[in-house]
Amino acid sequence: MGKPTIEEKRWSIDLEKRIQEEHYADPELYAKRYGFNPKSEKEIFVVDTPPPYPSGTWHIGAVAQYSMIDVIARSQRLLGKEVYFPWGVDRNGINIEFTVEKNTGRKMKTFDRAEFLELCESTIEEFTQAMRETAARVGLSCDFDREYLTDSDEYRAVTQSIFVDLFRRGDIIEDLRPNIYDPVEGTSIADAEVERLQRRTKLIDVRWTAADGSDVIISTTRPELICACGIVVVHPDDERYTHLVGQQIQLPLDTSGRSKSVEIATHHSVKSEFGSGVLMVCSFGDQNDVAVFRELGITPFQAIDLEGKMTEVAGPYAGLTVKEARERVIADLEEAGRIHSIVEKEQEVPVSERGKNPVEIILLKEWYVRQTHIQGRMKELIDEMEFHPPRNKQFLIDWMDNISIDWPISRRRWYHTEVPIWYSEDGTKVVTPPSGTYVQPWRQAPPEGSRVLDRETREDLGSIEDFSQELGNLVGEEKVFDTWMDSSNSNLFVSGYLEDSELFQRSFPTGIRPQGKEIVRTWLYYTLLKSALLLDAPGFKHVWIDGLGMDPWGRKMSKSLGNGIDADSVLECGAGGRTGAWKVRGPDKVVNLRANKIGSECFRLWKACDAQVGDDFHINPEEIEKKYFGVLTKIFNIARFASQFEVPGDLDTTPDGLAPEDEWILSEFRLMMDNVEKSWQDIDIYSAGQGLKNFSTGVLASHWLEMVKSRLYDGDEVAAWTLHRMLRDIFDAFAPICPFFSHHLSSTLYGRSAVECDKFLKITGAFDAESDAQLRAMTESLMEFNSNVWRLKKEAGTSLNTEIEGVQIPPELVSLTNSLTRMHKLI
RNA sequence: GGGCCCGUGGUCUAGGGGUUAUGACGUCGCUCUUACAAAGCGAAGAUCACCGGUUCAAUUCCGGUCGGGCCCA
Repeated sequence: MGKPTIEEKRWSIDLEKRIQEEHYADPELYAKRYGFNPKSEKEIFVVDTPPPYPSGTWHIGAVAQYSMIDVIARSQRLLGKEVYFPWGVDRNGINIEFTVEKNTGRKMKTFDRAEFLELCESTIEEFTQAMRETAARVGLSCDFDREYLTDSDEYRAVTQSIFVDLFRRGDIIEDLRPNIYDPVEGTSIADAEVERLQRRTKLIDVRWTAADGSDVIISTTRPELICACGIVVVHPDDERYTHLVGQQIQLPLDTSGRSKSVEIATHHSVKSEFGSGVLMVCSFGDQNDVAVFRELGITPFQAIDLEGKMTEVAGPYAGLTVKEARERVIADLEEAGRIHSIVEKEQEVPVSERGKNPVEIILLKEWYVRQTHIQGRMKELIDEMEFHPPRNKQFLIDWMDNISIDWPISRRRWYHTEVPIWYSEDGTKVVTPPSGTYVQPWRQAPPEGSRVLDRETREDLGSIEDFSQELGNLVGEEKVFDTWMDSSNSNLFVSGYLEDSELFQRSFPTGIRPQGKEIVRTWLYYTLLKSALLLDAPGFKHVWIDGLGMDPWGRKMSKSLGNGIDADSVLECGAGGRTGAWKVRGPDKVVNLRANKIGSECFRLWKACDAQVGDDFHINPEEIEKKYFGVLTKIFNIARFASQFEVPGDLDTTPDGLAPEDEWILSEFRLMMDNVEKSWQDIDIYSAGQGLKNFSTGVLASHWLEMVKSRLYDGDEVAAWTLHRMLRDIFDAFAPICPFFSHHLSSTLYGRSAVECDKFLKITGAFDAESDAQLRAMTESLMEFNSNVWRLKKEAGTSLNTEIEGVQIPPELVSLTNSLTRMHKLI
């Protein structure tokens, strides 16, 4: 016994930061601990880290989720796997374009394209740097040396190569189809990028006239689309209109270059209760119109152009914007006496997720990934993957069940990966670059080694060199890819696809895909689609789908609600003596939250122990501190107490002469560690955390430690061995959750860092399940006995040090008589 | 408007046709006992969201309602 070798009185945020800085300061040591070695003999486990999109602030819920991904990576290292925990940043996309537009006050298309790309790149680099700092502050053990950026040449080359590959196989096609289009931003978007906003709209009842002279009222919110009307439909069971079916009906407006009337037919999709129950089907008012046109084989009219203006077919309204045309049409109908009524109505308008602009459906030549044909096979492949929690698999299934059209992947934007293709002058042939080469067709000629393909049949006709004469002036594709086209390659990219086939063999399907449930329909789905199309394989072994971080009352955090909590403010709370204060708008009033110290270790411990994976979690800094900082203190104090007793030279070999209470606690310890090991194997962070926390702060501290204190003070080496052996292993097993805390205590006490542990150690000796179970049978009774004695002394008003008489040790605890007698001073 | 998931003390959680409904944290009361008041002991706190149905028996199974979330129209 001597002075505690742990000098600090308590765990503090300043200590945490000091250890953290040391941790990241030595690149060689860092690489040794956390770097990925593809040549390793160990089983490879690749984490398909969600590459965050740098936008200036990193949502605290995402940071919390990220820290749990780190727990997964660290726990797999602890289990002896060669873990690749990559650090990737998603930097393509319309968001950064908007940021640059906002900063410069100019729309993208007023810039020179190359100049605009440079502005985007430098802006996103600033945001990226802030993100790297937060990543380190929350303790991520990513292989930062291998950082990948989705806008780098290497990454984009992979995206382009996969495109060429899928195009050659016929899984990517070019087609003229109705597309969802944002006329303000000038680009088509996918289904997944559309959201709905409530707006007040005019629902207009227009009087049409059928061939037999009868008037028909048709309700519409889009009268300007009358010029694109292909058919008028009623419900087949609607007897009010049976006599109309089959007749022609006159369009109530002037049009140009089309017939002036359309047929009246029946369709089951009509809601008879809506308006008059007669529906005009236009190309294209909504998705239902698209479906009706396709089903009935009607040729669509192109009524709206790429600028969002009415086309020729609109006759007198050609050239007007949609909005102007709508007003003029209403006025003209009014004048012609064709308006029956107008009512203001709340309606949900489809808008683009990024720009919040009302979207139109228009015919466009775009690139598509075919997906409807492969849903059945994907379902089979999905069954080979393990979902955590299993019920969240349903999000994926639901989305897949609703897929009815192919995935449009081309966009008319700039800061994205370019569609790597050139067209021959006559438009019959295309040129694609060689695999692994990043190209920008809008400003480059095809590189050496490019291939010439037939545009229709995709037959490989020869090399670009062979065709130098016959292609005429090549036209480079100007369009780019949807960013999900990039990010859905993340697991392939980090597993060595196209780069290192030996590594890819060993590491695919990717070990785990951890992500939030809100991007199941996009990131997860599109990734699995790629794996199915390219490799006919499941993309992952495990899929871990977590909930979202909500405010303290369970509502979504948002700028408009004013209920956001900044991640850095929580991680820095307590550093340099500064406390944290948050003004958060609650359901009925603004609430002031306060905390003195949180930091990354407490934050991680909270996320690990406070909620099971999969459900939304509430983030309240006050609670994080109150509920979990004490746990760190408690464990710290146990370690400090232990540090005054000499550490036996050999912690691995179980000594002879264990006392009965040592045998007992070790049986509980082995059970806990077995459960923790199993939890780590099952990617069950919550159970691992709970097991370690409850054992360390509960039965170990309150019962066993009190029982052996006198032996420890007497210099009993067996008791010291038991204590140190358990603590050392606890730090190892706890390091995934609190790496810096565990690192500090284990290196101070045992001269080795828990973060380097790559083996889940078992205590050897003459133990078996049966004898352990017998020992554990005492636990309940023992805890009850101790509580009773403590209560008796308290009721008698005596200190715990005072002797007490007349206490009977129950028969099942007789083996512990010695230690219990000394512990409680029984006489 | 439709689909899916969820709903157990203030918070998180175990369980699952018959239990005095598990545990943890928080709360309250009392105690500075040499690792730890960042502790110990004790107490309070749940009609298992609501309403019906099946059953001898429902928190558990079924249907509906309400609330939260995600998705879709």
